[in-house]
Amino acid sequence: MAQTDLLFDSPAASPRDVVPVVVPVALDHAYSYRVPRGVTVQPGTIVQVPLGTREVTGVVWDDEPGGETVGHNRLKPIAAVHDAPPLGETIRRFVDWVSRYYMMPRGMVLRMVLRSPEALEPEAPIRGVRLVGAPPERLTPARRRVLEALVDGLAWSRLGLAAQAGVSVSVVDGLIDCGTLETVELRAGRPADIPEPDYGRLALTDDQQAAAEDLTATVAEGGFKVVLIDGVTGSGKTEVYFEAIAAAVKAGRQALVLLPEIALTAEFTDRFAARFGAKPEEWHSDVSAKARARTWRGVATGEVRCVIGARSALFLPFRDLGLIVVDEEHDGAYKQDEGVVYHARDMAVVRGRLGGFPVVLASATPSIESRVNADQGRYRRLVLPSRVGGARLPEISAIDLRQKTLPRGRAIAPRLQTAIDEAIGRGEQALLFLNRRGYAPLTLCRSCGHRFECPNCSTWLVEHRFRGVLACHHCGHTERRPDACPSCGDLDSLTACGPGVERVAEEAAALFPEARRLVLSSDMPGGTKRLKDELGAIAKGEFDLVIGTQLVAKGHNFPKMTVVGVVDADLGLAHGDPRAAEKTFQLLQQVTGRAGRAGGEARGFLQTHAPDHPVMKAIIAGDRERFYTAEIDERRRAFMPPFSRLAAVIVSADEREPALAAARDLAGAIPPADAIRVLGPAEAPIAVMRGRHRLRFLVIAPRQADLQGYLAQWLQGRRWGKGGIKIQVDIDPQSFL
DNA sequence: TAGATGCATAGG
DNA sequence: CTATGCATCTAG
Repeated sequence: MAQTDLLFDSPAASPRDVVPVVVPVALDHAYSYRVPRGVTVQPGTIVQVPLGTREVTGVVWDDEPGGETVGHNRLKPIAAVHDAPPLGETIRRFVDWVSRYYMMPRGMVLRMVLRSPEALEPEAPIRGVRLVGAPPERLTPARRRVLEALVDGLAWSRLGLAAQAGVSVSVVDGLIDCGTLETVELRAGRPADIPEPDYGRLALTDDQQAAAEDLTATVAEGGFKVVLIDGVTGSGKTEVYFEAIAAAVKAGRQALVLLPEIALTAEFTDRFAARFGAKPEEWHSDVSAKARARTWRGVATGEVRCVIGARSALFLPFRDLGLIVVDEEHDGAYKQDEGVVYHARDMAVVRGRLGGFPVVLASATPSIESRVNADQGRYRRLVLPSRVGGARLPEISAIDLRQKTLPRGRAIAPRLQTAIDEAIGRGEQALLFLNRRGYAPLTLCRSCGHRFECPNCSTWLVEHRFRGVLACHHCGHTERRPDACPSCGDLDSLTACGPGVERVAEEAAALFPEARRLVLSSDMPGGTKRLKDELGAIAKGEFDLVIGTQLVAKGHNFPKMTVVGVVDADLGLAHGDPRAAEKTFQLLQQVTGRAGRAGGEARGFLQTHAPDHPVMKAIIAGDRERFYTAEIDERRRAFMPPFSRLAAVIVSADEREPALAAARDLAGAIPPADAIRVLGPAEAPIAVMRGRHRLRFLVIAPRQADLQGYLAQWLQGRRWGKGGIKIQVDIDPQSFL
């Protein structure tokens, strides 16, 4: 017996008898499984393996040096091999890379790749019918029509046949029971549409043409490279990167386009179809499981050529990906901050590097970090400085609220009112933008000064007059708005302070009673369907005045819109967010960019208390370069070493965390730290404002939500918690530069 | 991560 | 005695 064992253990035995398999649970290391006789697997093969009491889908991984093994008597065999293409080398290295970078167990990252379990099952065939037997004894008119439809001798799907004959499916089923028809299995699903690179090629402007040629050359050449398309709103970036997609398709490779929001996919799909004569496959949480499974399979076999998707599409197992486009690359929605945290824009670049293909980042307002990467020569920057079709960028002016304060309770300045009136008078559209949902951000009692606060968070409750509630925009808590003050009991003493979009709508109704008005806010009922309809109605000119929040800033062309008024341009600047200036710049640029897309005189108004703020000055002067230069400079001063003082490094407490070693290295590398404490696996820098001093923290914590709490507690213990310390958190240090 | 296990508490 | 909740452990 011992002899046999020895023989079995000897290195002479085939190395493929035991393979490492990564399983989709929170484990970092691959587990070893025995390969049954007659079964062959290779790295990437998708298998079913027993794990504890259950069975899970795993992937055969690559042998790794020093990989732990286990006594062969404890080895379990692979239970089944899936009939799916193996995961390629690139995506396996990508999983490894993401898991190390974000300190997430490798199994958890793999789980994102395997998130369409249905994709591994063969798609259920469609039941079709064919004429085989004699006509039934009772030949009703309905049955006759069915038989007439079948004279071509072909097989039909049950539903298709019923529709063709104008009868219900039960008539068809009845004929099956009679033996007149026989069921046959039809191949399920339609084959994926193949985009044609030259289908609907558009005439490009000189700027677009130059950028497009640069891009197509880059794609045709292959190899990793990052290109930043930096084009003003309305400059036709999409048409330019369509040419990159065409080049990838021509080269026989696959292309992926990432969008920050699924609300934008419908419009994109239409434009794509007009350009390529075929729709791309969609990948996001609103796509049905069946459609997702089909896309997953098609992408793995290479049958699907183009995918448009949300950040999770980055983890699809493309067979031969040749291009990723990240549209609106500056958008914060590319950050995933629950579960496995990652930044899809950054990981797109990583996937391109691992796969050896180009990545295109596109934006009218590039993020600071992408712009710096371009300046430093790491990315190639293509600039589109002007709008297509001779349209001019809107003329922006400030309405200085310090000089002429508005009457109490008013939010729309007379100048803005006049501009809107004039636009409507000319048959054009106007937009009033306020990035604040609800009626009023604060409700207080005039008698006793009581303020309504959220019981869970330390934030004020926002009045939503339309719904009659007070809501916390942080945690979602809602309560009915009472008539009397809960503190002093006074009746009708509660006042709404500050404007929200509902209140601006109320004022607009008074100022422009004749105008056809539409209010758009993300908390309005009706969902994406209604939103899509309403955006379409605006584009068709069915409204004169749109009053909206963030929603109206993105995508969608409103050709008749010529006036945009920003009710409170300073709004985003007040927060302690290190990116406040950048985000405000991006938002104001996008919103004012809604105006004048189709030519004509267009104007934008910023109501502000800080017309001299660098952000306002850059927007008003239409000088993007000025903003980027100033902000990069400021960012360097604020966030690049040397810091005034590193107050602490907080790291993970659990000895078993794989993050520990990395955390220790980090802590050791950045002296002098006051304290070390270990919390968990995701890394984030924290800036703490203490008076005028910014103290810099490096924190390792499970997730962003935990950081504030941990740190606040820790600061209390250090007697620093008093005196209104502001804590700023950002989840992704790499994004800081 | 998910399921199994062990222990404490609540309820009939 | 069972039901339920919570913390802890473990998987090849």
